Amino acid sequence: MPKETFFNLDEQKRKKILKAAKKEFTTYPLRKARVSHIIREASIPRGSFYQYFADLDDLYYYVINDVFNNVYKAGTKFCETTNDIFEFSQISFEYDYNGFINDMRHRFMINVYKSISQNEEYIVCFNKMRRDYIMGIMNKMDLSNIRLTEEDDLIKMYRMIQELKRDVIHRAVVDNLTKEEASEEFRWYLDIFKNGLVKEKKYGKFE
Amino acid sequence: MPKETFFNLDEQKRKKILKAAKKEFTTYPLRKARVSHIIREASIPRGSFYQYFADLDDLYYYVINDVFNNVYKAGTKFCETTNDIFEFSQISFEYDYNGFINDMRHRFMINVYKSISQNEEYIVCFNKMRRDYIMGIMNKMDLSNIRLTEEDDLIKMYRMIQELKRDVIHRAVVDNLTKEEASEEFRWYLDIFKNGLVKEKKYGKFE
DNA sequence: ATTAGTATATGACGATGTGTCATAAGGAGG
DNA sequence: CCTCCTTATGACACATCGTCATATACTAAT
Repeated sequence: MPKETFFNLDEQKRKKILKAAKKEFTTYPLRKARVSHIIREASIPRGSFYQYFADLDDLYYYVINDVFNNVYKAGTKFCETTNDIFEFSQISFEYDYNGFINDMRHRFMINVYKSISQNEEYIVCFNKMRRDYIMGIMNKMDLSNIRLTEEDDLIKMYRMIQELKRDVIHRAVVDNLTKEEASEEFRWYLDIFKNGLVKEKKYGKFE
Repeated sequence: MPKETFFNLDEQKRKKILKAAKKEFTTYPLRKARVSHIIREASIPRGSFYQYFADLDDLYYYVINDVFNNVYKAGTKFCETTNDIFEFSQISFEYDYNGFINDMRHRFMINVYKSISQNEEYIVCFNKMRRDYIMGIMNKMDLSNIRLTEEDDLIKMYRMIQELKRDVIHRAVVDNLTKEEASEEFRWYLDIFKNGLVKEKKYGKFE
């Protein structure tokens, strides 16, 4: 969190700094962003920057937080539109997506996500490797009771499971779960994934 | 990719460098990792480093690749144990979890997850969303056809949907999907989530 | 053995960046 | 005008980066 001093600043100065920060994070991913660029752009002395923020990350999170909060806040209003949780999810997905992709924040958001995976060459290599690996496993599985047949769908299914796995492990670490709790948690997710959320199944007798 | 020169090195030297790199990436996330640390640890001159790798990222992705390869290798092994995709998932979850929690890779994998599979800021922000905010939405939804009733379970369900959303948007950015493709992709996931993966439903008549 | 040619090793260098600290400046209240 | 507290400032010591000119090692052909 920025320090008290930052919030005590008059609005004009604060906005000038935030604007310079957004510009920097739009131009460069966090890894390549520099304090020196921001203070030059905002015309503030170096010492002041550290009077306001612990470091670059501090400012970065603050800016990100701001952006995401706005997206969420706006998302809340869709509750009024529908009471179907799936329709709600889809609508808010579209909204979030638009917020991320189609407006001025585009480049900024790309940096946010790409700071995750930046190297094209490796991504391509990664994806192909992963695909081969996944299909290697799928070919050994009994999929007769699974309602997916397309290779693409199976890949997606596997990625979804991986994503769940990752999420549970991450949370296990953060929340200090025991092995049994984590295991149980994963089983819970797997069950939802397997049997679905709704009581009456559209695919109950699916071919 | 590391340069030819790196692969021409005798194995001992190559391993020494990789070991130093892993140590660095275990100690620091990519953003805070330093070339200077690695060359000191591996006792190689600075110039040599750049003879082998384009930059730090280059080495980082190479190391990651290596680690994932080992994960894949282990995963493949479990194919022999079962042909039930869910059982397989549970087994490999336990395996991953153990690897994650109990050994030296712990810290390294946390860093990997932070930089590759996850957007930390987004999670931080999401976690900040108060519990009653989620329940506020849930209370406005018609959940009569959802087989979850416990508040805890509903929260988990919501998080899972958020997680899917994040994943699709992330991938849309990285893979350059159009809005329609991303939207369709999310709809696909939502359908699986709603109706489950298997054809015959255990919960078809669940109360 | 000698030489030419290629691959690798090395560390000094200029440029840039970081976080801190001593000191100056500003402003509210007595 | 003085005091106390907050904010501003930029020089400083030190870290890090990527490059480059030069040295060294190795190979193969004469």
